[in-house]
Formats: sequence, structure tokens, C-alpha cells
Amino acid sequence: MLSNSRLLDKLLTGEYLPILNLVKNDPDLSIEMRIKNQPKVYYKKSLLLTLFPNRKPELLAVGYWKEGIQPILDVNFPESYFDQAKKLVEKHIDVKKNIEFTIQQKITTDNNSLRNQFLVIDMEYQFAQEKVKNRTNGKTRFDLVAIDLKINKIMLLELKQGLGSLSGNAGVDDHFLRYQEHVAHPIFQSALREDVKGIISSKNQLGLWDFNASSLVLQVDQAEIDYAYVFAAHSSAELILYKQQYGEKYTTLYLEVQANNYILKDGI
DNA sequence: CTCCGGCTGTCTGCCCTAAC
DNA sequence: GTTAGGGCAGACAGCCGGAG
Repeated sequence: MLSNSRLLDKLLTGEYLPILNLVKNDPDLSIEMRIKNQPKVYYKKSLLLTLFPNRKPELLAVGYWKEGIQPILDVNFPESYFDQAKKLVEKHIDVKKNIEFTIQQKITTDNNSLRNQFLVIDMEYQFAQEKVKNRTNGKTRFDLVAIDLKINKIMLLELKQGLGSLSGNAGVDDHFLRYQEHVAHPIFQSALREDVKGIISSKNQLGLWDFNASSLVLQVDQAEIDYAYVFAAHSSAELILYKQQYGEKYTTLYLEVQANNYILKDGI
């Protein structure tokens, strides 16, 4: 259930319905459920729009348009706002970031059904931090949250793309240590399960999937929690290097960018 | 001289808290 | 239940100084 029924009404039948329909029909836009089931619309990981129950919607951050004009949203005819906002994002984001986020979004859209092993339910997930305060050294976030439908697991996924992001402060080893630190606490696990249930039911209610996810919610209580990397290789040389360095050490799902196939599978 | 790497400030996006 | 303001992490750009 969306805890916020007024916002739900606005999205499903009220003034925000044109926005919901537009986002549903545009594969480049995604809507994610943040804390307290707050819906936010993204384009390549740039936040285009945040919706509130009563307050005016929050638009694209000033950094994207400060040398031009702020795009204006007409909730009844949102097309032109999203067109302008997308163009501003394209102009703003740099190439490297663009590649990573494009891959992330493709993974999300290619794994949004029950037809394959994984169902991606969220991007850039941060858990509710009050519940694990003082229990961990550093906060962290996870690139993707997915359900492994084959064995009913909640998978926290970290996307690695290109060789530059493998070592150092936010590298492969470092991310795994942070995961271990968090998952060791039962409070983290129960909080994650609750968040996952909330995200699934909200998305289900908004009709963002072409299947009914009610039964998935029930499975989540029994689901194990696990962690894996997604390595998106741009060449076979990169793939070989990654496998040599980390392939044995960490569970990894492999994707080949050139193949343009972003359906996640284990055991490759 | 150029090329790094570290340091710092800025910005975005997330959650938290206090207040209504 | 809802909002406004603040803190934190991550990404990035610009600056500086040391190594080659």
C-alpha cells in the first residue's frame, strides 16, 4: 500500500495521471519509489521530477539549467517539460557518467518482468538509515536492487563498467566490505525486506509492471539477502582482466555491452 | 616543462529531524 | 500526515606541488 493515499489518488485518477501515463510509455523515463513511497521520475539517473501530496512538484535541479531557462511543468500537458528536461540533462552530464547510467537504466528496463531470472525493482537504493545508525562506519548505496525469481533472493547489485572503477575507494573490494558490514546486522535485513515490500507494492499499484506482483510481496519475508556485481564489459580484454582479478572472489553477473543484451543471468 | 595525485569547494540526490 | 531545512555520500572541477 502506498502510505500516502492522497498522492496515490492524484497519480491514478487525479491531476498527476498525465504524468504517470507519460512516464509509463517512455522507456527512457523511470519512476522510483523513495522513502515513504515518494515517487520520483528519472532520466539517466538525473532527477527530473519529485511529486508531493500537497506541495508543488519539485523540478530539475538548478545546476542543469542555470545558464539557460528553467523548464516549466504543466501537469495537464507534461510532454514539453520532459522534452526540455531531457535535453538539458543530455547537455549537462559528462560522457563517463552517461555510459554508466545508460547501462544501469537498460538493465532496469530489460529486467522488469517475470520472464527472466531477475526482476530489478530499484536503482540507487539507500536503506532507511535510522534503523542502522551507529552500527556501520559508512553509509553506502547500492546501484540496483533485484529479486532473483529462480531462488527467491533479494539481490543487492553493484554495477561496474570499465576498468577505471574497479580499484580504489569505491572499488570492488571496498564495496564488498561495506556490504558485509551492513548485512551482518539483523536490523538491516529486516529494514531491507520492509523497503523491498513497499517498493514492490507501490510499483504494482501504479501499474508499472505488466504482471501482478502481489504474490511477490509475500515471498519477500522468506527471501535470502545476497550481493553480487554486475560487470558490463566493453571488450573481451576487459572481461578477461576482470575475471582474472575478481571473478573467483565475488559473485558476478556478466554483460557484454556490444551484444546490447542486458538481461541478467547467473552462471555465465 | 608535463603529468599525476591529493586537497578543497560545489553540486546533486538521498534520508533525517523538528515543527506544523 | 506533511513540509522545510540540514547532514552526508558521491561525483566532479580547479588548484597546487612533487616527480620525472
